Amino acid sequence: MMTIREQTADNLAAMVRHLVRATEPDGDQDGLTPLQWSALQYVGLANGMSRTVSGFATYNATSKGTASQVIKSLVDKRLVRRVPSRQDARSAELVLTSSGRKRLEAERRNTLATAIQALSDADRERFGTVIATLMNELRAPHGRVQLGSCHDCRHLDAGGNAPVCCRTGSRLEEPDLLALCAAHTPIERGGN
Amino acid sequence: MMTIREQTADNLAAMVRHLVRATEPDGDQDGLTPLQWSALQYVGLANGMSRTVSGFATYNATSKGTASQVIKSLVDKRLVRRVPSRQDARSAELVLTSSGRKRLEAERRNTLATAIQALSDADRERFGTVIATLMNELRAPHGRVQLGSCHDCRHLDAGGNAPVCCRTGSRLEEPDLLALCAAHTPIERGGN
DNA sequence: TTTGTATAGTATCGAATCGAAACTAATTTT
DNA sequence: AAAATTAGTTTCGATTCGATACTATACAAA
Repeated sequence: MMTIREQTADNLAAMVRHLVRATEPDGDQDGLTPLQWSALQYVGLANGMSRTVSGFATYNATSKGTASQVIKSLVDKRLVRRVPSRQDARSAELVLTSSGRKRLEAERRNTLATAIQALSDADRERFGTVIATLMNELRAPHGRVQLGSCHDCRHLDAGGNAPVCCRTGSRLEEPDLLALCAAHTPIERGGN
Repeated sequence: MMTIREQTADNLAAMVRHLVRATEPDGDQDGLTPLQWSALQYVGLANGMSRTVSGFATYNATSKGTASQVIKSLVDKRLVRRVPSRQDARSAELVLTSSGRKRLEAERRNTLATAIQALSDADRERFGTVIATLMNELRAPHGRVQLGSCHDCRHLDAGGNAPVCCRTGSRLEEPDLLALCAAHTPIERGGN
């Protein structure tokens, strides 16, 4: 009898989907809905220039209206604060309040992130590579902005004594280097 | 200056989430809602004994009520048919109609599955391994049934001249060997 | 058999989600 | 300066979705 070694692409896609859905916090446990959780996590992960209403809308593939509503609800709950942007008076940078950060840490068990963290370093690195490839593939057909962090972004200018994003001209502090950026454009594969 | 090579676990989780959300068919394009698409795909992927209302509820991490509604809507649209189970009068096996299959094939562009298919064989295999590991990790804490296909299931009895699932006693035809099973229990890691 | 419990699925209702569209205000382009 | 973009908000209504309660079948035990 023949032995099947590999999952089909369709099965894998379904399993990924299942993983994501099954690890979303249930209903409004603890008072937050899934969408609110997603937004809170995003604010905790994205870098300064991406931590905006539009940034979340892109990340979560929802309309700006929906994004606006959710952020508002988080602000009302004092989990997130708005810091008016100095460069653009229309925009505000979203930051976690200490209470928001606590909430996020408290919920960190049993999430997909925890499972990924538990992978071996080698596995996690390979996983990261594949995810990056998938993001690249899906970029063109959907015309979406890529999500990624600065380390493989063509906007990163590490020439000076401090790393700089040549798109915004802003200096990149340590935490921002690791954070997710909604304007990410990977090196060597073109785009924009 | 230090160079960052790896994404953090949190970033990876967020990217996976983004991949899934961004590849869901938009709104009710073509008349199907995201939930309906998900259900249609599931019916197209799952094996005989898993192709049920409950199976979909498990897969999609929704309530049985919601699952029941969605399936009903697909039946009303003649995309899915119910075949009463012979072993269990309460249950019905769901099957794609030819129109359902067509709809599914037509939408297959730009999905996550397509992107995964485009990976190199090596990448896809590695990806599969990691996904399987993640599913295992998330199994215990959530107490959920594992999703997987027969090739690494402890219920598979390949001893005779035809492979058999020793849980249901049913013979496994070719397509079912590859399909997703909602009763999957992986070899060598225990469980159930 | 009967009784009890678990499971497959359906129906209903109300709250929450979510997107579309129309809008304001600031920014950039021509 | 006018026109076109972009960030974000608001309102409204359709849809989703889960909780709960329900029916019917299956299975287990006495």
